Amino acid sequence: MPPRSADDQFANGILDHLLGYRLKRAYMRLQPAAQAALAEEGLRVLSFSTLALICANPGIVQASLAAALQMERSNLVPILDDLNSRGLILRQKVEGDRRRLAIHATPEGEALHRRAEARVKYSEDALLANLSQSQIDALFAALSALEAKV
Amino acid sequence: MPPRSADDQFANGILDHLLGYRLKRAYMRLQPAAQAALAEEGLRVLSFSTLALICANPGIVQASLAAALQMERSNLVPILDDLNSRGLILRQKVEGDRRRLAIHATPEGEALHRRAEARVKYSEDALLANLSQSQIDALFAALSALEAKV
DNA sequence: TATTGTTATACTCTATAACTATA
DNA sequence: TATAGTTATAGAGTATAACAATA
Repeated sequence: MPPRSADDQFANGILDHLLGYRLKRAYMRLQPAAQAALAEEGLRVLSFSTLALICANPGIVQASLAAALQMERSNLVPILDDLNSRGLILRQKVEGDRRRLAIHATPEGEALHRRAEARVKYSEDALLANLSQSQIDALFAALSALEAKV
Repeated sequence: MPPRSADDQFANGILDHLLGYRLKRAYMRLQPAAQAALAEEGLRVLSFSTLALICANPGIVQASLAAALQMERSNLVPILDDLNSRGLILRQKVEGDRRRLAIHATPEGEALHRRAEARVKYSEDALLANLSQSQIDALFAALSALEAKV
């Protein structure tokens, strides 16, 4: 048996039957396209998600935003600093609790969000072309069931 | 309207309809469980995947293994160094092309792989308890379609 | 020239601890 | 004392360039 070369086929073994591995690989298929689409608007995937959540929840406070994004408060700071310095969001002290900062998107932030959203959706749709609508529905339903509280 | 507190509910907006975001979140639900299960065998998720592919493809060469794992050759080196130093794999020069190293799992590596696989599968099954078998089948089928060559 | 394994390096994302100001 | 935002830092994972050995 000759040694394998880099373009040989290989067996995935058990990995094909592990959902975690399959989810990661599927994500790795979609992610570069989203990244490229968002780069055209000067956003990273993470700053896009952040902006999207701010637009969907005007006045959200940083701690809640971090929880919604499932990330640490501390890691959110530089992302908001960037969005803020680009005039896409505003941080304002909450009256009655001056520890907290309520975040709002500016009109420019809202507009950028709409453009970025359209680009990501377009790039995803291209990759979903292989799937039937019922397959897509089943996929989202299964992901919802997975994410549902255990 | 009072400011939101950290345990308030929030709207995901468009993100709920973006597959990339949903895949990542589902993955983030499974990953910590797999990580904890593998830690009991002294493996990381990435070293487990590497060992699994070596077991499924005895004699695979490093460049092919990196391609199978969808990672850079250079990033594979420290992972193999670790598996090798623990006596789980062997690297042997390929006769006829002395640039290449064929990787084999040792009996200890095979045994560890089997134990680790059982642990990961068990941890995944707990999280899949919410889903019916047909939902699971549909999920894997949709992921295969997503991964299929475009 | 091109490829394999390797080293070095940098960048992103993530995780933790500790600080400040407020409560 | 507890919480919100912040800073600093360290750890993974990932990506690129360049090198020595070999083809």
